[in-house]
Amino acid sequence: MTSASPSHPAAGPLADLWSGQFAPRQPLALVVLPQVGFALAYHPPTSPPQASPPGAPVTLAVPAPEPGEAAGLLAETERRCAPRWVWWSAPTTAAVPLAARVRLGACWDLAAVHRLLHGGRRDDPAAVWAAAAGLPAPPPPPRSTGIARVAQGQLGLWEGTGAGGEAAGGGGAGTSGTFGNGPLTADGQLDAGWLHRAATPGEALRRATSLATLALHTQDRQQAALGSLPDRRARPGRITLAVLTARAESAAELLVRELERDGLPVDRAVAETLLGELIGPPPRTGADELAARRRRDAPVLAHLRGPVDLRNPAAVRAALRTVGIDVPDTRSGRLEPLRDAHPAVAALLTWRRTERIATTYGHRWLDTHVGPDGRLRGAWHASDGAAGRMTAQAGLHNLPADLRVAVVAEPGRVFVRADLGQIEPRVLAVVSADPALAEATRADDMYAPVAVQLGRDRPQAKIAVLAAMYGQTTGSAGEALRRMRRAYPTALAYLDDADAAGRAGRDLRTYGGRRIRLAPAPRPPRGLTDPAPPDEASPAAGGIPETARGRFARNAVIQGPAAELFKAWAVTVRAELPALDGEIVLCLHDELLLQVPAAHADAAADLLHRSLAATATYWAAGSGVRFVVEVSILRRWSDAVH
DNA sequence: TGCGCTACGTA
DNA sequence: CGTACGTAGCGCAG
Repeated sequence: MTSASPSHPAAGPLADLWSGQFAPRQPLALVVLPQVGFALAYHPPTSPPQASPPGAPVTLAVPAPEPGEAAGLLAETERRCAPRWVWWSAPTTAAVPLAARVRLGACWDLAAVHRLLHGGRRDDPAAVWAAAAGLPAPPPPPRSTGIARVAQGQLGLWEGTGAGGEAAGGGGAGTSGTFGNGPLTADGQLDAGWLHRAATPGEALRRATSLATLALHTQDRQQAALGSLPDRRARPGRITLAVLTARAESAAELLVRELERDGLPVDRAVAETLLGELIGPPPRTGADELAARRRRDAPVLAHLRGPVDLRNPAAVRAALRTVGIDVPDTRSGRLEPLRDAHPAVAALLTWRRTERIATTYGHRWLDTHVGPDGRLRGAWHASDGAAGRMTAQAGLHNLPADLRVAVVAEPGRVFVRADLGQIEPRVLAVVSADPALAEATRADDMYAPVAVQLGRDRPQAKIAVLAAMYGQTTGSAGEALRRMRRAYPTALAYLDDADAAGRAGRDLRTYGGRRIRLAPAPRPPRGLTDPAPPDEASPAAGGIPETARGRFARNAVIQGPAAELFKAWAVTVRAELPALDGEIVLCLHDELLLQVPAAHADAAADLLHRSLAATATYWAAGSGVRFVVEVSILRRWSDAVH
């Protein structure tokens, strides 16, 4: 970094912000209009700080038609002000800095925080604003596709409807105390198409300042709502966990955009060799494809009579019956014990393994998802499903162990892998505040003290803990579970409460404040012209039996907070990695994979330990619960001992 | 073409 | 033991 940055020709509107007393991590709302510029809004500084209620937000309109120029100005603002960037959604707003590899440190993602607060999937700006303002949910945006949907729904693009000749003018500081004639309609709802209807770039930029102001107000309201959620850790002056979770979830949105951009290092040559050994060379033609299929099928068919479609489970079951193997279904778990009963079984099990590679993780997968730069890329969700876990496509989260030899660190670099140990029972100890279970977490292997407490061996103790957390139905752990209940009554009561809520269809909140929808979604009133409402019913609320909903809820209050802790840890690591020239290349529920220069491997390992300690200090404050992480330095992912 | 089912990969 | 998710092929309905 050079200390004397060149003065940007377009920095005029930003001069006051850059030179003023902008407190680090103070909210700074941002709306980006690609090829036009960006708009900012922030609360004016008060002197002395917090002496009076904040005045009307200050807004800035910054023309920057060149993408590099916008990114440069944002980078400089990041450097000088270190704000907490507030935006409607990361995919649209952060695209410009991400493309320019400008790293923004802290953010508040209104869409992500909205999903945290309210559950469900919908997070378009109109819905986010309505919830923050206490208004009824607006009609869903039209289910159009592509650019139009993004432009209308996410405020991220302005395509221009005029002749386009006018230069984006009108920069400069100003104040805007009202949204009158702005983005809000008469009933107070956000009109998502308002920005899009601007006639000129200058007008679009002016409208963007109103949307930035609205974003700032929305952030205020979200933060207030989160701050009022119950927090056992609360102390005067301590930020509540829900607010901290909102920050971490926001940063996680940025993290996954970086994961999408940068991908996971894969050695294509290693992968191709491996696939060649397992399934043969890449098929060039349809005939090739067919021949390869026949070649894979032949060893199994040799043990069976007549033509059998191995890809049809019913046909496989029938064929097995003719050789004396009678099974209710043909899953591998069912067939495994019968491996030696007939050679066809072993052949079929081997075929299944290979077939999985051939169909899902074969040459086509490699071509589709691994780029010329040797990076495996897929789409990520920072917070998905019932519990708010990260999810990833393109096989990033379910890569068969056989293929991990192809995940190789790039020249001069190494992987540093970190795995949280027994995260779910440790999380249970925190969220339930069970003192006896917290005591058990002092051990590296917490099942050992639990076994002592239950008077059972370790394997039985482990099954008892898992049975309690996930609601075992086929009761083989009966006695151990009864002892669990006696030894850890607080933890069990917490789980039983969640179970009951699930059965009754009552919504829950995770320890970090995420709303878990269990109640059947109310059907919004449908206007004549409205399209059909999207399916907002929670997966747990449908026609699923009560017992299953109980298990679902039991699991969600553990898996959810575990995901929250994991992400809080991950974004802490992310924040410090630039100093080591490192990057996070994979997040896998309780595992982080970093790639760093070999010379910084030990420092990265240390960072992983320190970050977990720092995160647990606030996350598990007062619980006495200990978290453990195993860290190893690897050349390839498969070197990990598992 | 879309959807449920079966199956299997990961945590 | 259970939960979560993503992917693919098949069979069926439209």
